[in-house]
Amino acid sequence: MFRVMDQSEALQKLAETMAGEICLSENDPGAVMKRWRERFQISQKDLAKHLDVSPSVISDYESGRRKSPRVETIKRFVEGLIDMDAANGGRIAMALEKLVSPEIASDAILDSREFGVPIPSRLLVEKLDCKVLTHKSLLDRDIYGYTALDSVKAIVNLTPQQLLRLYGGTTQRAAILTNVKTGRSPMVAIKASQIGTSVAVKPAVVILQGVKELDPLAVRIADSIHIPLCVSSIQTQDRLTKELRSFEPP
Amino acid sequence: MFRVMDQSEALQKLAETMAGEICLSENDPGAVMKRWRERFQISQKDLAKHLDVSPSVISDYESGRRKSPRVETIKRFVEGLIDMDAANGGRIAMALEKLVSPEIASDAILDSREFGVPIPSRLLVEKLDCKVLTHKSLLDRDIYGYTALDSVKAIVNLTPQQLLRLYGGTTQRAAILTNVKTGRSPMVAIKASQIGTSVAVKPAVVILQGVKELDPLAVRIADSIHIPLCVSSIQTQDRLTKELRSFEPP
DNA sequence: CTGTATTTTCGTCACTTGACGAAGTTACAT
DNA sequence: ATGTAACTTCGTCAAGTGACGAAAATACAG
Repeated sequence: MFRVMDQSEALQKLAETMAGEICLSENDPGAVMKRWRERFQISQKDLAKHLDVSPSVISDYESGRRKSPRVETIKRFVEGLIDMDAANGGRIAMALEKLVSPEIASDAILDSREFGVPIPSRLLVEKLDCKVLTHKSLLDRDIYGYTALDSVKAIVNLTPQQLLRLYGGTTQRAAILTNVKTGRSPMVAIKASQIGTSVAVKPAVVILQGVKELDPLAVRIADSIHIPLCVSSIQTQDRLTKELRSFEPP
Repeated sequence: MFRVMDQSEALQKLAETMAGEICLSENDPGAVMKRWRERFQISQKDLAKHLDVSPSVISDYESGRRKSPRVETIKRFVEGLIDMDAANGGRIAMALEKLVSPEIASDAILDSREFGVPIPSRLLVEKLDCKVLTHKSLLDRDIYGYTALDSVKAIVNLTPQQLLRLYGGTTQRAAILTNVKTGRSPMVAIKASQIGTSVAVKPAVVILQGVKELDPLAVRIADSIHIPLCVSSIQTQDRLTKELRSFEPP
């Protein structure tokens, strides 16, 4: 059922995707370089220090001053980001791996999408007709995509480790969970994924569907880890999936 | 169960992987460039003509005269290969996509591996204790990896189109099929995948396991399309998978 | 063997990159 | 308002790349 990729293989895949996207960008490798650095939450200054160059070098690349950087430069840039992330526990890389190389194919995954451009999470929350329970002001934050899970199937079909990765490692994305009765288990899992890390890697927003009676613990967890928790009024999973599929970034 | 990637998405993924591997190669982008070109079965002369440069330019890149080509150069190279393949029906790209982005995750796939270096297929054939029925002399040809399928599960779980792709599109690789009774269906499918193509895309060798009574038609097909057909004497799928996993390229 | 096709090697030169550092700009905290 | 941190812009120069074409080497068919 599942093909499990080991960690170094997944990291290599991530690195290749990053380098590949930079190379193949239409006109502006620099903009793609900047985007990846931002996704790793690393500053130009820190990256420059790590690569042993002056910060203006990074700025020149990302601004597009160099129209066509050399392969060696791209290699150092990509590996620098990954090495620095690894020195911080590697959580962002782990989260990003799933965008580039889905290692889990399961009918628990209803839908998964990458927008290509940052979108305020509020737009998705509104599309799914949600009531916002915590941290409403954080809905101005941008997301880059979403993963939608059938939480019942997820519990049956996925190992605890896989669940942890799916729930926790969706940085800068929305986690959408259907067929949720109280919201307790997902929120516990998401909180558990924060333990022992120096870098915040968590969903930008959690959207629950199917909630009959929301567990106050779920709300308290969302509040404590600063995640907007939203409950969709859409009654069926099929209907919610259809709304998701019809969501168009502006 | 299955996540199906559309064709342009898969091509983009292939292009990224190619560019990514070139960028991230340890010391020699040129050697990786050469490898990809060879896998597309395109000559330096034809690629040079397509890119509107002189053939010595391609040779200089691939030989490593340029230690660190520019991003723009890699982009043109990769896109040139893919465009040229597309003009020939796109069959090699379709086959290569599966190496870089497995779109089918199924328990029908027992194992799938990329060696990273070319290996004479004879070594794998010997590892699996095979009797060679056709085109023994072709076993000196190199393969780059293998895909091993449980043919019973494949028939149950995969669509005819997916079967066609798995059986037919394994260029420069070994196709290993377990729990095969007569060998007839796989060989018919492989032959069917050759129809209407101007570029030969087929397994470098077919290895069958579990054969009780080999259908002479299977042998005739293998003979006519110039594929070495081998029957492994290993009795169980588990045992064969274990041998595969322990196979070490020299 | 000859002829042809493909690939390789290498000198050459205009152009671009990698990198520095100075100066300027922007953002944020106090 | 001031001070600090992060980022941007840009002049500069040595080194490397992109590409040509001539000559040589290699591979293959008849």
